[in-house]
Parts: sequence; structure tokens; C-alpha cells
Amino acid sequence: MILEEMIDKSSVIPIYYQLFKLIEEQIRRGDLKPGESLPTEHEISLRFEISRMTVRRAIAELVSAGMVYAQQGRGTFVATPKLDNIVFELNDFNQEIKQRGLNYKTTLLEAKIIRANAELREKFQVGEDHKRFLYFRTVFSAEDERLSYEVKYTIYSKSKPILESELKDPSLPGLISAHTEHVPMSAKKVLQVAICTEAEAVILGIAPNSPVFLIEQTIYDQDLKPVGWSKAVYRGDRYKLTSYDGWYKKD
Amino acid sequence: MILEEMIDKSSVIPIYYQLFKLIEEQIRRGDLKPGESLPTEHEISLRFEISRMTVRRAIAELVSAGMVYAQQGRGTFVATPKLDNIVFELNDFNQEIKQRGLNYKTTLLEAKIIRANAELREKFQVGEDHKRFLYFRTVFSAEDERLSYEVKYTIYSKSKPILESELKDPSLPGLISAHTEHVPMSAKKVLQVAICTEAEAVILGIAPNSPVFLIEQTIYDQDLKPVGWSKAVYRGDRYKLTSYDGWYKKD
DNA sequence: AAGTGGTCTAGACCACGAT
DNA sequence: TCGTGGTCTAGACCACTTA
Repeated sequence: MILEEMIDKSSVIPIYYQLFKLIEEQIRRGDLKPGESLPTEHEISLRFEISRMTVRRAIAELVSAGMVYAQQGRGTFVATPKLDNIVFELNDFNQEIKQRGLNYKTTLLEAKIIRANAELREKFQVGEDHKRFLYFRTVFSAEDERLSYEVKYTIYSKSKPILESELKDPSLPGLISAHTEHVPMSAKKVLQVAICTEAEAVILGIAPNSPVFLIEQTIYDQDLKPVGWSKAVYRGDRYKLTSYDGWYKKD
Repeated sequence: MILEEMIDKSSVIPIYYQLFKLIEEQIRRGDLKPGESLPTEHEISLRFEISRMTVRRAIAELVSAGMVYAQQGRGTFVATPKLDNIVFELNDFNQEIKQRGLNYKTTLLEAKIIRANAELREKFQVGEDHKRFLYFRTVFSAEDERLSYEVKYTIYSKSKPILESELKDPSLPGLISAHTEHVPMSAKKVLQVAICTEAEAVILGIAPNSPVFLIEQTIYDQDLKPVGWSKAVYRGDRYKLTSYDGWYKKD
């Protein structure tokens, strides 16, 4: 019999959450197999003597977890785990290092105002009248080992010319917030593999022609106007991306 | 005045969705700025003459979109876009190619039963008594250009020895489902950069020492027991990963 | 026509934060 | 103490699928 366990209505744990966990366990254990249907919402509400809205809340959690799918007029069914997605989730390439408690720092190699050129005008979608950009070069290192090198550009705002400020937030969105009036709203990143240039090899202290990650980033404001652009090189022997798919436990 | 627009209660579009879109627009336009508070749920329900539960449904959508956050006893506030996440989402490395309508195919180079060795026993966490594994080598190509090369292993089940079957689903989870009794439930993938080997360069038809993506994948069953393992090489000059962060429009 | 999930209501009580 | 969001109820009507 499906759903034999009980629910404690007087518990501080919400009923919908208890029910969610209960069904989740049945699916994980294989008592409910992919393609099989759950009891109807009405049946579940009678079975546990709870409101149908509470049942729906629990099922909504299962749906958003990708474990079941609902079809109007037909029923609710256990989904098949999708394992062919490649969703590389790394809450910041460097966050892992920070979490390990290692010593790390971002070093500012250079910061200056530069003249616009055709490439920058094209990337920032500005006309001939736009003359200047801010230019930064930074290196990120941990335990005195250089790990990545990044070149960043932002559009230049006269009103906030505080170029010599501390690099409290050396990220591209941080630089934009600190040095321009623009508000970063969205970002696009493209990751590729490459062979590092000679200059990059020297800066990072790696062998010439080493493989590296190359991440180009564009930051947009609320009107989808580009307000920042950067190109970063990450040591291929120190970085990797990990992806977990399917119904792994995350308790 | 915030939330001047109207809601059409007789529309086929759900009220909660209309309200969600309405608030979302106000945030995107900057009428509601990060850190500012939304009207209380009670106020919104009075303002539009709708139930508080319907208001909560709309706000729940905003929360899951990461645009607002709620604090019990305090209120609901507009969030600050988080742009320093790196979430490379590519629903299958090859899906893009398929969607473009190009000709593509997966070619089976080799499929055989092999003896266990120490490395395989270690990867699959099995003892000395486990003697055999299935072994596959495949190449993925589009428009007659070879794009990736993959070596796959699964544990061997006597009951399903259909080795000569068609490769309808050449993915690792697909091979496991077709040739073993195990049910793929979760997957772990690790992406790294590397320089291709000579053999890989020949197979993919690229220059020696080219940079490539290297993806190692492990598939687990419901007991988190490894049931499949693969190592794939993707041409660095043909693949890239893209990530979109923040409050970009997706209408 | 019957049964399913999708939406919505008008209340209720609670835990929590601010005052 | 008061106002906030969090949970829950017992209904209602609807759109959709299936028989």
C-alpha cells in the first residue's frame, strides 16, 4: 500500500513539507516508479485528513524538484530522472577556494582610463562620441599561487572618478557599481577552452601552451545596454566544473 | 503610486500570473528598486480585491525567480541581482546542434565485454568477484565533422546480453537502461580542460596538442551505487558553454 | 458524464519582528 | 501589542481527459 506512513499534524514541521518528504522517499525507494501515477489529490487529502490545498502545496514542491509532473484531467505521475543535462553549477569559480579557508587575494595589476577604439565601441554598442573607458587588470591567487588573470573594461562616468579607491569588490559587477552610475542587472558569460598566450603563461606562472579556461563576460544594465566586459583566463590544472543531475539526496 | 495597473479578473490568464507579471515589470523598470519593500500582502489583496492566497501565489513566483525575498514579521523586499554566479547551463552539449537542424549521428566504433581490472573495480566499487564490464566507444559527428569521442563502461548483467542491439540511445544512461537491470537515478559530471592525446587527435581529425573539453561522468542507481562511467573528449574549437545570470527577460 | 488537476475565495491561527 | 509573512481549511468553479 502506497503512503502508509503517518503525518503529525501537531508538529512544528509544516504538513505540506512532511507530505513532500514522505512521497519523495517513496519515489527514491522505488515504491513509486517512473511513469506510475500518484494517488489523486482528493484521495491523498482524504487519506491524511488534510486540505486539498495542502496536498497541492506538497505536490508543487515535488514538481519543482522535477520528480513528478501533473497533467490536467489525467493525473500526477512520477517523472524519469533526466541525466543528460549538463548544468555546470559553480557558485563562483573561486568560491570553493574561499570555503576551504585558504588564503586568497585579488591583486590589482593596473587600473587606468583608456581611449575608445573600434573594438570597445562595438562591444559596448556606443558611437564615436564615446571617448573613454575604464581598464583594469587583476590577478586572483590562493596560497601564493596565481590562479586566474582577468582584464576588465567598464564605460567611464565622469561623476564617479574614484579610480584610486580600494578594491573591496574586484568583480566586474562590483567595479561597475563602484565606478559608474550604472546598475548591473544581468550578465552573459561564455566559457571556452584555449591555449594560453605567452604573456598569460608568464603572469600565471605556468608552462607555455598550457590549456586554460577562457571566460568572456558581458554585464548589462536594466535596458540591456552593455556596461562592462571582461576576459578571464583560469589555469586548466587548478580548476574544474562539477555537475550533479537527477535525484541525488541533498539532505 | 506603486501598482497602478489593473488586473482583468475575467481573463483566461490566471490572476496570480497577471499580478506576477505586473510586479515583475515594476521591478525591471526600476519603479521598485533593490532593497525596497513591496506593499504588504494584505494591502495588495485589498488594492486588487483578490484573495490573499492569490497574492501569495504571485509573490511565490517572484521569490522563485529570485527577484524578491520575504521575511516573516518584516515584509517582502526587492532582491539585488546576483551576477557573480557561474551557472553554465547547456541542456546537453549537443542539443544546440540538433536544434539547428544539422545532420548529426552517433557512430559506434566498438562494443565488447571486457575483463575487470583494478581501476574499473575501484570506479565501480565492486570486489574481486566481479569479472566483467561492458565497453563502448562512440563518436558524435555533425555535418560529417567529428565533434566528440567518448569511452563508456557499464557493469555487466547476464540477463540482458543484447550487445548487438541498435544504438537507439547511445548516451550512457541509455546504454545502462538497455543493457543492464539498473535504473539510472543520478549523475555526476566533472568538466576539465586538457590537451588531446595523439589517438584522440586522429579520431577527431584535429591538430595534435589541441585544447579540448574533457568530461568524466559517473551514473548512479537509487542506492548511489555506480553503474556507469564514461570519459568524453569534446573539440575545443567547436564547443562553448554559455551562462545567463540576473534578471534578463525570457518572455 | 465522471474524474482529474488548476484556480480562487474568505476566512482562521500561528511565528516572528518591531515598537 | 501590532503588523508582517507562513500555514491551513473547506469549500467553489473551471478546463481538460477519458470513457
